[in-house]
Amino acid sequence: MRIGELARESGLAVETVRYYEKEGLIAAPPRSPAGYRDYSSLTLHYLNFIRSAKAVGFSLKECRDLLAIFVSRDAHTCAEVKGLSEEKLTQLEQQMEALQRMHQTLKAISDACCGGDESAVNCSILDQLEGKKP
Amino acid sequence: MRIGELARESGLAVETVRYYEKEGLIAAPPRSPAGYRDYSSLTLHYLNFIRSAKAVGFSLKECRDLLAIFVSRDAHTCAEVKGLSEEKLTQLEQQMEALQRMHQTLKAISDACCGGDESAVNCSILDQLEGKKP
DNA sequence: CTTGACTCTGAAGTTAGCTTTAGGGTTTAT
DNA sequence: ATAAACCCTAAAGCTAACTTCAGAGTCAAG
Repeated sequence: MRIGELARESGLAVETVRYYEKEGLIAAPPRSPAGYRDYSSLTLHYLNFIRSAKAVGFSLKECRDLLAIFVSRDAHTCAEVKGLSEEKLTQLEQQMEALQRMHQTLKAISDACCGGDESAVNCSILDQLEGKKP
Repeated sequence: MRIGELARESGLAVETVRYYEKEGLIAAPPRSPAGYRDYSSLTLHYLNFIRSAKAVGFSLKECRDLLAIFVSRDAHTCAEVKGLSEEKLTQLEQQMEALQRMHQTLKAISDACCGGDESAVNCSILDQLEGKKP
């Protein structure tokens, strides 16, 4: 199949598919006489794999590593794959915690503000951001 | 004070301070005869403000907007400031939810895997990422 | 046979928030 | 008086993941 169909099937943009090839995530496919890329359905599986991996937080580099495992599964172990998953889970947790901290801080600051239509000359949010103790 | 001292006091890098000036977050200060930037302590307050705002999730552009309010507080209202805070709180919540969804999905996939030292030929994580139903 | 949809390439552009580089003056302490 | 530490500029580089552009060839339908 040609790149347009592959893109439609995988839900990616045509340019993104070419980009993934350039970045080494998928192999360069054979070409038609006119020079068009000619993909097998295997590539569609790979793109779906990438999309899923990205959807749970893996970067493109990590997708490339995962994909390398995927294409030669017999040379790798479940422990290895699960290790990568758990590492990513930990990262996600850390990111959530960072966001949570920001949220808590900002919520406390925001809740303390009257939010009224009066001038912000005495706005406690601005004071807090400046670093003033209340 | 010169830029090095300002940087030390604010906890930012010297280059970052110059960058903030270029980006319009802080005004260009007067110069010494030798061409050195000569800051007042007011700038330090502004930089502290920026640091705090960044720490709770505001982008530099948003910091610039907040700072514009900060420097002419009497022309703005508490409602306006609180509105921006609550908008940011909502964004933070959405980001956390997105991370949570990724985490839940990946955790379910990861937990189902044995994680053993056997070959990944039948690894359920890889199957799930490929899109296979179990 | 022409029109519109599709494909190709390589390079440059995008966003955010800095950091680094290169090359050159100034201040301060000893 | 000299060396370390500091300051200046403009421009380029960095990361991530694409997107856009310019210019040109190919395919399918009517």
